[in-house]
Amino acid sequence: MSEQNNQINAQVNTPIYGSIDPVVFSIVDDQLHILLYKRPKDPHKDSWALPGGLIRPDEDMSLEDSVGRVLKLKTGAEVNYSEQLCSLGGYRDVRGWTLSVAYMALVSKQEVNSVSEWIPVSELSNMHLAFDHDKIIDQGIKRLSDKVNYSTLPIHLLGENFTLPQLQKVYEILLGEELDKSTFRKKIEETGLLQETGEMLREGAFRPAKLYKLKDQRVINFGRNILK
Amino acid sequence: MSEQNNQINAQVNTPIYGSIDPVVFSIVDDQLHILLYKRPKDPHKDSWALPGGLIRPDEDMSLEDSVGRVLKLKTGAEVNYSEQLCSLGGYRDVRGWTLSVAYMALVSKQEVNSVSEWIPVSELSNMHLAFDHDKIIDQGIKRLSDKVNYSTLPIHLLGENFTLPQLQKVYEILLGEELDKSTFRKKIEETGLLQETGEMLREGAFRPAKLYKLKDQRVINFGRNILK
DNA sequence: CGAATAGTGTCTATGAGACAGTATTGA
DNA sequence: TCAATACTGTCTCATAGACACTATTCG
Repeated sequence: MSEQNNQINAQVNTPIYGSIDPVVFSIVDDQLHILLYKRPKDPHKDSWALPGGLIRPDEDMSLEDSVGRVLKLKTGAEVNYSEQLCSLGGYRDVRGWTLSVAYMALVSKQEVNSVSEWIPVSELSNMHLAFDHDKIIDQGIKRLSDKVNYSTLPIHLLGENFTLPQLQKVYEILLGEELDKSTFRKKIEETGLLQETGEMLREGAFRPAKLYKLKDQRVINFGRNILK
Repeated sequence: MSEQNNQINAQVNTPIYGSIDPVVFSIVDDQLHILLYKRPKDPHKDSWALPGGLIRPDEDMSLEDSVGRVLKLKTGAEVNYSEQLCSLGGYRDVRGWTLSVAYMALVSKQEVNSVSEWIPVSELSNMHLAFDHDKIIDQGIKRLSDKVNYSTLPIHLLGENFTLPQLQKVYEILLGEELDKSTFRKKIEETGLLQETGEMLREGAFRPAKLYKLKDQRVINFGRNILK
């Protein structure tokens, strides 16, 4: 976006490729998982890759269009929340100079396209990842870990209705540490983000838990971190 | 970065343009300023624009190369700190589908290329900005405002050596509020980031202030926000 | 010494964290 | 009734913030 090179030959000099690489997180079986697929052909045949796709200037009017299209096509997941992670550029691919915009997306439901699979993040170190997707995933995990500590972001890993014990469990999984019930509830309470649905969740021979939903989709930052 | 469209005709289908748009901040005369230049020709002649530039796949091996080249060429400023802000894509320019990567950069010295000018952010509302640069600048101001509240980032708006009163002043300018000296110093102290140089700064007929420098270039997050 | 700013010490009120106690369910 | 989990109340200790006090310089 500058006046540089707006001669007519800029058209042949400067084109590059654009792509979208989403890091999609979900909690499955009390573990953080990420959505990956095994590449069926070269380059990087049989390596695991993020379910991304190329930007299509003919179809996508904006970057948001590209992200929506790729997420729908490649993951089939219903996304509760997404944000840009970072962009990476260079000769990262056989096709030429490629600029990739990475996203972090949070999902509650496990139903996804058959092409993609939920992989526990704890197993990522044993897996061979395509391109520079390991770097992107690291950034995603770092961003999520940071935000868990000071925001209500993890709520978006749950479904529309959820209980406070469920939410606390998600925080504990992501933080890797048990939290005090009373303190945790005060913290969530004072965000003013939750609303009782009036329903209860019965799970066994004990007191049922109140169900809550979000008043709005915003993410609230706490005044202080949960962990030091 | 995906296997989609890796047919031979992807070469003609998908190319786009890439650009870098830096939001460069500095404190001048106790006010936050941003680096802009007045566009000498169309498109957007006489509007103010970020000192950006196109990515050059022939010169730049990576996005970092592009950023370095653009910042050096267009601003001439010595950058203390920079981070990615966001990426924007679409038909934002007459050249075609353009994907722009915006950066926030912090600078201490005021010396810059003659093409660019320091504009107080308080005057931005009266100025006509080119392209979608107003959106990018808003993101930059928001990111800076957020980080001031919970991190040592503002240190990078100062030069190599600085005093605690100078640093507190920068925080006060950015937060728009006076801070308690004692509380502020405790907060900075406990980051363990500062080191006395042994030198003093004499400014008038009063006690001189100790000069400090950074132990390392990291940005530390406080455990809690300065303002609620 | 006075004026002006740099730097430190101290008290208090807030509130986070620990933990005990109460509530509600099914069997 | 017991077991298991949901939820709430209370006490305490750490500390952020307010503010007073001391230190250092120039003229």
